[in-house]
Amino acid sequence: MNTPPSRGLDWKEIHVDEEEEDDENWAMPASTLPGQAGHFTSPLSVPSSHQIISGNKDLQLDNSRVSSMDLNTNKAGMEGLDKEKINKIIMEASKGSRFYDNQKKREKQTTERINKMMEKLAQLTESEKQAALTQVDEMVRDLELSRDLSRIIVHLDMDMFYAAVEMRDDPELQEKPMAVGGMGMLSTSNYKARRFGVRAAMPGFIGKKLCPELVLVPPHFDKYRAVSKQVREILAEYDPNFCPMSLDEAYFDLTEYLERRRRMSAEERTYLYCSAEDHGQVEDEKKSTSDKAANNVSIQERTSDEDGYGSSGDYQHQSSSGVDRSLFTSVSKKQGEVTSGKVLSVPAEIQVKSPRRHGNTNNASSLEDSRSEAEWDEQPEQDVEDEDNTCGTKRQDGRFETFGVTCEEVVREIRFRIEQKTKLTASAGIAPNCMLAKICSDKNKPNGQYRIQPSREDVMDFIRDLSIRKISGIGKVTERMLSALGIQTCTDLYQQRALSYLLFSQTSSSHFLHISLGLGSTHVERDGERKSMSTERTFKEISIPSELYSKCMELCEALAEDLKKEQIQGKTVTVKLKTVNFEVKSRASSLKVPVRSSQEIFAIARDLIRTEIRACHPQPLRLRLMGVRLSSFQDASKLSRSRQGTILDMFAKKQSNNPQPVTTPTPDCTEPTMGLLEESTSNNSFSGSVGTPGEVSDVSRIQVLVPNTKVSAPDTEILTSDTEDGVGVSFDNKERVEKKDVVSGSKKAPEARDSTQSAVGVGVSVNRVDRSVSSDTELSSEQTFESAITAANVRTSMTISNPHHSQSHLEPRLPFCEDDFVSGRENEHSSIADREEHTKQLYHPELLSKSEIFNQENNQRVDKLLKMNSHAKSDEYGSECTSSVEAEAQRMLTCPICRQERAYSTLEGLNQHIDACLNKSAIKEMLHRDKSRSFSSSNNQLTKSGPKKLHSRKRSNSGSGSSSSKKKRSKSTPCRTLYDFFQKKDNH
DNA sequence: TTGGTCTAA
DNA sequence: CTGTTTAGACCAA
Ligand SMILES: Nc1ccn([C@H]2C[C@H](O)[C@@H](COP(=O)(O)OP(=O)(O)OP(=O)(O)O)O2)c(=O)n1
Ligand SMILES: [Mg+2]
Repeated sequence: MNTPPSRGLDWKEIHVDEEEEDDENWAMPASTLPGQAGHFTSPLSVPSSHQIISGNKDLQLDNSRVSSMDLNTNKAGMEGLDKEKINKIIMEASKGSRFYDNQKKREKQTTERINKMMEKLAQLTESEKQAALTQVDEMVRDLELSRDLSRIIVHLDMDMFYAAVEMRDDPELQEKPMAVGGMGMLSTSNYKARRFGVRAAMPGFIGKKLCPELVLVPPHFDKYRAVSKQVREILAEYDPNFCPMSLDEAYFDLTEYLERRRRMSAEERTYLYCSAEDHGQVEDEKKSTSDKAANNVSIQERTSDEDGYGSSGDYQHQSSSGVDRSLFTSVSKKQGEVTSGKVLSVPAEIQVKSPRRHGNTNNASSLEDSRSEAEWDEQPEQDVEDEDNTCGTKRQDGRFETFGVTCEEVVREIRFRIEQKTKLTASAGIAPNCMLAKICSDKNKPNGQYRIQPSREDVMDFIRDLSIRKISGIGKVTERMLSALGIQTCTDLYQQRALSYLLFSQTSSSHFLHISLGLGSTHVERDGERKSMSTERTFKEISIPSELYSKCMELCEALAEDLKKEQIQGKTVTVKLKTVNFEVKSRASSLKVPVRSSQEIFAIARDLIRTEIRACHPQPLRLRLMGVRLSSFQDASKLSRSRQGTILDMFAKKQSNNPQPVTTPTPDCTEPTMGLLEESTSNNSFSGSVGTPGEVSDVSRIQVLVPNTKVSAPDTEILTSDTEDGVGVSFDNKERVEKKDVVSGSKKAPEARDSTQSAVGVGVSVNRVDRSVSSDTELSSEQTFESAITAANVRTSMTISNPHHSQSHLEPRLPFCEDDFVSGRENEHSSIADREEHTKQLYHPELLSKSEIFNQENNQRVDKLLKMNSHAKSDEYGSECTSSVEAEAQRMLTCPICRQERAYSTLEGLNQHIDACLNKSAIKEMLHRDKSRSFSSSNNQLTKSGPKKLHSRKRSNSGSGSSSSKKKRSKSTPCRTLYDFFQKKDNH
């Protein structure tokens, strides 16, 4: 038995009873100018810039104030807090910190942004505004005509998700204010803690200051994932296309299901509270809580046999108490805590407990029990007038619940099932579109639901005074910007639509317009394929280059590991850096060829970092976070088709640097890169790059390690390449293996793996390097180790392919020479190592400084290569792809199949051609893909819009032609001549 | 494409 | 003192 968590409040809470949560209490008079009538309903006005400015809170802001540090009371469970007091505590804890300073800086930036906007605003003439208004209203008319209220969209959101899971598994926590996370950062908090102002995204130490008794619980992501899966299993029954947005929330569309629902018998709509087995398992689960693994298992088991359908088994008393705990208590909690007045004033509130309102028709089958029905409602105190028309019924015995056929009932059923299955509560919002549903799910947040009836009037009523900040997608900055225009509510947003149109981008203003009309996506759609994958980590300051590289390597390995799981490879590597001052930078580099291995990625990332280090020089680059991201994925179909590879893959493989022991049947020759030549302009001296004293010896080491790469036979290709890579690869592989042990446990929880692991990772790599290079002395400090690694890699890249030269000179060599090229042998190089060499060299001009000399020395050779490159002949250009020649240059390539010579600007081009030659079906498919792509994009424009974004996003990237992007607008939206006109004007 | 910003969970 | 991680969208250059 549990008392409602929020009831007995023995905690010293910080709150003010009747305070409304409104962040800013300054009122902006909604100026309403006469003389302008909207095409449709709302009165509209275009306030003069003067009026707006006068209402601009930003101009009135106390300069010393850093509002971004303030508590966000936007969240459920944070009503009626004493913000003043809380913010003071927060401020005290934050002031003077680097974070705080950065926030200040960023706030200044957005102020600046706002000022610019206001300037722009001041320039607008009345006629411009008037014209804009006309345009916008035309759009409004169209939008209004296309309004679709027919869909029943639900947004479901678990209550205080992580915290709820932890509380479930440790009843001790239930009466305490607690949060999931650590001293550094909180993922979420329970409602008790929220009463103190403790919330997600708040650093733990501040949470502690706000609430000294706050209990911090470390996260258990595996559990959350397991629960999430359980919930999703349920949702899938109602809408197989449901769209999970995160572990704890999802959109789904009940429209179709409701059709079926009408034909379902009452029995089919009846659920047991808790079957005996369920209960037993729950017990097990609780007992095994200490054992995390076991816990997960038990959850899974329950998952499989859940369903409540005709579940046999005896009802046990305890299960009902379980129900009591979560359902009933939360009811009373809500009454008690939610400041009574305001909640009650909302008419729709009643809906929560009165599904009858709309369910009058189809409730025949259910047994009526208004009393018990009321119990289910969020607010039993408000007994509903017509209790007779209940759609759902809880049977007297309390063992079963029969649910009605209305969407409210269905959602209630879903929440019920979720609770029975997981012992966790969820809240839901029902509305005609995603945007509204999302907001609704928060409305009765802890364990409640809310519906906006599908009528324009109801929608507008709901929207009218809604703070724009409640809309998903409008965050702090946007709020401030709009606020500067006197926009706080959706009504304001509508009234200022002309300004919005003139001041914001097409995308934004269209988005805003949708919002202000209560429009949103009317169908749930899963996110498409992922577009990037990344990993990042915060750590205690690192500024020593060698350690930075080491960290980078760790990340690359982690990333490669993840990439492997999804069989992904990509062409753009982005490094993210956050300085100790919280400034975030990102540096990206795109390759011609997709990569996936940690070495390949590291080769790029490392140089991006090096560049940054140099840019800072002589100041050290002091970081608190580093991240590595891979994007520009290769067409997934190519990858997924098969390991062995389609024809496409066969050719792609050369470029794809496939580490798998699948040898490319085709001879591929790594071609010397033209890039090298270009890089020859580099003026950096190598020694400066890593600052390793032991350069020379590094080189020699490598030579030892990689005696005769070039000679290796084709069949040894893969292995050879590893070896070729010298230190880089070998230690890398090694590390991967060893790391697996460490990682595997925590792997699934990227959030969980932290410094511990990294330490291991570093240790291993250092170790390894040490071993392979050890003979060579100077590696004493860790720093030296790292330098050695890097230097070794670098060296490798230059020497490997041409051991002869390496041996004869101390100078590093370019990875190619005439012989490499001409000889059939050369093919072996095509493997990983070589490709890496190419990339390395390409993107590391500094590293080539010495090569440069070499180049000059071998001018002739270079020329020759260049020639070959620019006019590839024979089969070699398979590897041509490998060449890192810049994209602009079109090169003559000969198809190995048809022998046709043609200019290709990209590898894709050649690939496609080869594909065409070899595999008609492949090309057919490709064409089809393209076609459907363009199709869908045009369709998207009008109809589709994901839950997250209102506007078609696919369009922009689909085509290669950049020109297409401009057409986007004209497509579905009326031409924005006016807009463009002003745009232009602005630019001048 | 690249780099920065914003958003959200 | 002390503020996460991941992914996507948009925008400007
Ligand atoms: N900045 C954040 C916000 C959320 N989360 C995690 C923890 C939450 O439990 C989960 C779900 O996020 P919600 O925004 O839905 O918050 P809760 O579910 O915790 O609370 P609520 O009851 O308000 O939904 O995502 C996180 O890690 N970091
Ligand atoms: Mg939630």
